[in-house]
Amino acid sequence: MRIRKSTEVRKEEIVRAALAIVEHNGLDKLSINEIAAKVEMVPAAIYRHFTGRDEIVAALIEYIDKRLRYNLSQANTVTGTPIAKLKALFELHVTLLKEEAAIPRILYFLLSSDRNPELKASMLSAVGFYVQQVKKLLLLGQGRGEISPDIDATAAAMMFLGMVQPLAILGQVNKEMLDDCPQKLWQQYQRSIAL
Amino acid sequence: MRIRKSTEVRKEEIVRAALAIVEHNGLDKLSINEIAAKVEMVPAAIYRHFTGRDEIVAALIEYIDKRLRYNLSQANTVTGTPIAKLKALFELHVTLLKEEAAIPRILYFLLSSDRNPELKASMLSAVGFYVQQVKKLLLLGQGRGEISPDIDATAAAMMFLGMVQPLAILGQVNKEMLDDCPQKLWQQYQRSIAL
DNA sequence: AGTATAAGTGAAAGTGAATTCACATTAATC
DNA sequence: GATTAATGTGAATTCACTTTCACTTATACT
Repeated sequence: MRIRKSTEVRKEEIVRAALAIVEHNGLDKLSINEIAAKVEMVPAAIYRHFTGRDEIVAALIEYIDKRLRYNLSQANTVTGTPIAKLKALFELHVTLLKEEAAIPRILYFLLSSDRNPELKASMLSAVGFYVQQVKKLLLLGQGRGEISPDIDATAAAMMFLGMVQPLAILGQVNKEMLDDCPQKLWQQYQRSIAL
Repeated sequence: MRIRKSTEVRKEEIVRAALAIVEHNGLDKLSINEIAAKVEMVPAAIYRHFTGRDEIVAALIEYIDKRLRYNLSQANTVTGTPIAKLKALFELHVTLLKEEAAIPRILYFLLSSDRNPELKASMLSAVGFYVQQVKKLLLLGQGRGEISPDIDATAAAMMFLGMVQPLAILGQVNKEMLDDCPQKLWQQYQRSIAL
């Protein structure tokens, strides 16, 4: 037994370790053993801070939710039209995916599985909230006559989400794709909602 | 031991059973035991037809690839502009996702995991091929002056893929979303590539 | 009909991972 | 400085799988 840290510190360490492991191996290979190794504890010690594996995954979801909400709030502080805010949000999102590659993996895994319906539901709810906020921005833009009234805000909000997903997928093959594509995608998205 | 069937028949049965299980429980809960139960065999009997679990997953990937390529060929037989072909492909894709809900689950799971890099690679390659073909159609449309030369064909092809993914995700919550949204999404996509 | 081969079975071994628990030790509190 | 609550440890347990193997038996072929 070397060092001893408070549960708050350990919880953060464990979450960070889990994110790193998921980034490299995927959520299905996220094991208590690996986490323990990474934070230099014995597996049993993890249970002093979390009741079990699922609670760790729940913490990961909460982390994602926090980051998404933070981006939303940042984008909203941007001065300018709703379109400018959307663009800022898009850029923040791309940055987030780049620096936290574990996020899409967690998202995809949870949505492709029914092992734990509660975890899946809370992940879906986080995504749902994000899409709703995007939709609000779009409606605002339509109200101000900056976005075509012909488009359906719900569909456009989903498309906003869809725009970044292929990046996460195919970005696994070409890393440089993550530098080049985003601007082009945004240009095209803007065309699709323009007057 | 009741009935006895040829390996060709069993292989199909096993793949179908696996698809059904994945649709309900996700790929991570796809076990030899469950498959065996569904095809009314003892788990060990599965190994007469597949060398192991991974070979079954490989068969699932091949099945997905087959369906995607079939859709591509169908869309190409449509008479009319490249845009008409793309629209046909989009509709075929939506139909496919509706009747084979296991597909996005398999896709997402494999792309979010590194458990078996070979399986992941072959899934990525199937998706990559699909996107390439979409890109070809887009370039064709640009060549004929039916699609804006300003857009980037690669980005537009990725966006085509992205357009349907949120459907697969959020369609899990609202089933009726799968009826309503597709047309709206297509309208918007068409705007984004229009002259 | 007789035989070879493919398909099915039951039991058992092997694996990897989550979790529990009795015990040890550190850090904070009085 | 003694007490206690929180944190860390090693060993053992449990569990759900996958996979192997020696064996049966149905089916196709001659």
